[in-house]
Amino acid sequence: MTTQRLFSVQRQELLLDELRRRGAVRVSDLARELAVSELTIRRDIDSLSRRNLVTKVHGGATLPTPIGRANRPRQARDLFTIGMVVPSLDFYWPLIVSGARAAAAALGVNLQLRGSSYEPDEDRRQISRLIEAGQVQGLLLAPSLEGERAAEMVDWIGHLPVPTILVERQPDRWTSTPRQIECVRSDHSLGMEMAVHHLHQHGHRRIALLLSKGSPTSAYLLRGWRAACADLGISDAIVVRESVALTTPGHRKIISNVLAECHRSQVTALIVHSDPDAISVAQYCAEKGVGIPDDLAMVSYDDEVAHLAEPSLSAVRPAKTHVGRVAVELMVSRLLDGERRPSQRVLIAPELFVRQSSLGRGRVR
Amino acid sequence: MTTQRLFSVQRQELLLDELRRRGAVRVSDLARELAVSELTIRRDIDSLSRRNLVTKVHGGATLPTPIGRANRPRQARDLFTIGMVVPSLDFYWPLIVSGARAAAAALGVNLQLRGSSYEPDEDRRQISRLIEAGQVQGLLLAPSLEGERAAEMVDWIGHLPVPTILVERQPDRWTSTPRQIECVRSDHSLGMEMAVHHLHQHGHRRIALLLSKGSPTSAYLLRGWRAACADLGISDAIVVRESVALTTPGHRKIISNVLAECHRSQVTALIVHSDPDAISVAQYCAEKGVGIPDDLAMVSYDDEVAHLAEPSLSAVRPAKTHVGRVAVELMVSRLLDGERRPSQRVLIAPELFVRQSSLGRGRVR
DNA sequence: GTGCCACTGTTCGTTTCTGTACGTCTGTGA
DNA sequence: TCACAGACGTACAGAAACGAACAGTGGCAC
Repeated sequence: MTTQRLFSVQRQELLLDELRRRGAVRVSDLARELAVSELTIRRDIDSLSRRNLVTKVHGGATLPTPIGRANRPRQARDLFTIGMVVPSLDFYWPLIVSGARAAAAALGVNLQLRGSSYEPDEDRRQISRLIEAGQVQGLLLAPSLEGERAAEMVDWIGHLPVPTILVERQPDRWTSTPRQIECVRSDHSLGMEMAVHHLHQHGHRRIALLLSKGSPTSAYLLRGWRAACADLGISDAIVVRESVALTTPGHRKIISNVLAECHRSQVTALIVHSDPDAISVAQYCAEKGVGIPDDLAMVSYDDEVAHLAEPSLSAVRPAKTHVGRVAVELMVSRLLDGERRPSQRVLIAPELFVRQSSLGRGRVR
Repeated sequence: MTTQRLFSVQRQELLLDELRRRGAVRVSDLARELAVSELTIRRDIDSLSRRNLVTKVHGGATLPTPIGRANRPRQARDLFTIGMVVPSLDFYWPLIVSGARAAAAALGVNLQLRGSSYEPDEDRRQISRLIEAGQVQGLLLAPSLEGERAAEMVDWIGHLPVPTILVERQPDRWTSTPRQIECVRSDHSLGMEMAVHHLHQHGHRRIALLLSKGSPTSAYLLRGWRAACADLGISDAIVVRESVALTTPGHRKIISNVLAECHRSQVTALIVHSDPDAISVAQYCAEKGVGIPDDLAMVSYDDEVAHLAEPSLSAVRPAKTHVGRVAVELMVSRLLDGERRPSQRVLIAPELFVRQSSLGRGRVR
């Protein structure tokens, strides 16, 4: 082939060319073709592999491959570390975190937890810190995806250098990221449907909905509400979006208005998003002599403390620990399978716990 | 196949590739294909499994599963038998079945397969037989859920005495069964959105859709189509629901009409559901001198044989082996966890494979 | 010329890869 | 339950590849 003696740079160019064409080169072949000793070729390969341009293998070299790279350092244990960023550590999220912790322990991986806020900028800061530390192989995220900047945030997350899974969050639609973003979340729509159907089965035909303001969950609840109403032919119900927890200033006024409106519309059942709000309403009803469940049946959505109310409140309980667990399991699967695993979205059904507040006695079955 | 002797890294790369495509590999096959001894393949598998890149099973290897590592194979082995009823064993379903088989092997559970038809009655017969035999602890089902009797069927399935998971099927809404029915399915809506966005990115603004008649998938495709069109502001496209595979009588006439309509509406791209139909259209275009992709870009939906067409067709490929695999893994989790585990729904994203038929040259971007 | 340097080649003991042989283990069907 | 075929993995061995040590070659500055 080439009788002319070449410089090492030229040989290496040739080697890379050959490599790109065939996917692999063999020391012995190249030595013969270039009429140099095998050791020379080995030294070339050595130099290229030090620059990560090729992967050294016994007998020659191949294009850089993750397998080859993992091959070299004889890793004793590849223990994964997963980062997790949640917007709050004291409300809604503790159960999800504990589910994730348990799953991580069971699978033998580490979990690094960071609390953020409901601010996108703080989310980014925390996520960036985790990545820059270089310790995490995957991220479980629950960023704020409200408002204008949601798409931008999703896009940013989709281009992070490690696999990510959203927890209790989901991008609206198709995303332009290299792969569709994965997520694990409670099926709040379904949970709402369960509540509505439950009340319907107990004879309620006029049901009102009281959603807390500004919660990312509300949109899903509303969707489930509409689906259930369409399904059952209920359409004249009242929907209010106000927070009425005991800590909200003016909650009594709002509750009073809502109850008046319910009375006017002959509403017999009320679904309230989040336990504190529901308890607040129940307390107000007790004060005003509105009997629960006889005058007004109630179902709370969240079931953190609904069982503590008097009477105890029926509630839909998102399976939070399970969400955390499934998120970790999915991440471990993804890390084991590598990039080519198709992305998936998991919806987890809540459960309905029926207690006193919705067990109307004389109602239609 | 390959006469050239390969390096071990290359063999391993090939093995992983095959694994991702089929869900499982078998030692004897690989040894024959690569012309090396079986022991060599076993050693490769050994090395990969030590790095948790594959799971060793008797006879070959499968994709790794976290469950398989967490619970010792000893425990799960022979413990569970899962029944699986699919509507057909020779179209669409083989890859799902092979994914399920591989996962079952990796987890050490048995899989009993039954072929049914697209008839609800036949479905029931097969399912009943499996249950009456008393051998299965769980069921993976893909019943017909079309038409009037869908709700009845869902209800029946929801009351079976063993846990069930629907595969590539999903009940429309809330179900009145004791627990919400679980399912694992391809996110066909998302797949369609991927196709539309891909064409849109290549400058196409008038896109037509050709759906095969009577497929359960069509509804999802249509939904994804509408979502993408709304998202992108495309609204004037043509949707046709006809089968035009080469085996369909009168397919030439239908294609001719569709193409005429496309021409009249200045459509530049066409999405066709199912490969045979797409190939049929492509062939007709070639006959009539309609250039692909220059006169008409095409994307097929299914990617069983789309790469064989001339020119090769871009296609959206549902991750079928993965669906089968996830279904089995979910069922094993459910059986291990017991009744209290909340039910979940898994949507698996398809992948878009861009080939010649949608790579318009002079287009925007 | 001489010394220095970069590059290359030869030798040889060591390591790695692969194959054959053979006893053991596993899954399957009778 | 048993028997059998196929799969598994250990042991051994040969071939090839590896790389350290040392030696040779040619360009270059002085």
